[in-house]
Amino acid sequence: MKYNIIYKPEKITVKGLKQFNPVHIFECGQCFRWNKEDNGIYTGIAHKKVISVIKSEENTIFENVDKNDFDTIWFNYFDLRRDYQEIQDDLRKNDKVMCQAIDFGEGIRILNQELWETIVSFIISANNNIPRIKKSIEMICERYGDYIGTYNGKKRYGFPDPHIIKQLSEADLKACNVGYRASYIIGAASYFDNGRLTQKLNHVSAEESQKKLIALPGVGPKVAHCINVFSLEKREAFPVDVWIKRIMEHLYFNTPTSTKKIQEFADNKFGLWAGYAQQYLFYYGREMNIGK
DNA sequence: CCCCAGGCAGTTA
DNA sequence: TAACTGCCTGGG
Repeated sequence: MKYNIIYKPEKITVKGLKQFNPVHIFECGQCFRWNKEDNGIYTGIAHKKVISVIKSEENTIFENVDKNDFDTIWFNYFDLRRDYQEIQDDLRKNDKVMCQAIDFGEGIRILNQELWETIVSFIISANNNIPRIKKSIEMICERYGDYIGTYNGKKRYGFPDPHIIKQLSEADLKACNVGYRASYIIGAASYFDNGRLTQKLNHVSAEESQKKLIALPGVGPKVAHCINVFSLEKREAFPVDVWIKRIMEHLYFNTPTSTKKIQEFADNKFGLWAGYAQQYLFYYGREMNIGK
């Protein structure tokens, strides 16, 4: 894991970062506020800030960001302290399926996203599809989030805090096309804003935070696992959705298998890196059109 | 028209 | 605790 960070006023360049593929990172379903824009550049919003990423062979360039934000926010957000080579080497051992998956998913990274936004996003994701999820989240931000400013000709908004969302009516949220999930989101906002669930989830075990997350309305096992992996840095969590279920059945079991068995198998086999394994398998399965 | 989409909650047996 | 079923909504 060798790379250099070069700071300039207008942009920050990371030289020699091998494991960073914007398509694999932003199109794998872990995040919903990143888009390839008209200019062909991936642009996203987090922490009420807008940032762009341009990747070439040698350089990973971040635009619209200063040194302080990069060091305090984005370095961690992009999981840059993590040695992906080491993770891949571990996962490849005695596992030909995983070797193939990693070859396909070279450059995947798991982002460390904000807790509240991740909770709401994955509540919305239940029984839903990605274009609709993104559209709903965008609408919620436009209507109730903080105005950040104009960037690349578009007005940009942050994700609204819990105390804003908890005051909304179900009708307000339903107008953002979240359907029956509206009441879950408002319930989760009250629960979260009352301090019954806070950032301290970072410091408890994955099992513990899983239990606490499931207490939120609209959060079941799968959504809780997603929040664990994508926001709380608990990479041992392995979300089993319908895709992963089909992919695992096809690649490892060769027969229909219960979610519970798949979960146990993955926990055992992939251990602390289960979350990364899930991403590689998911991307590989989608690319190979497994389970369609 | 019907079916389904990166599940959850509520109800049964 | 396992197995069902309904659910907002929009696209195929």
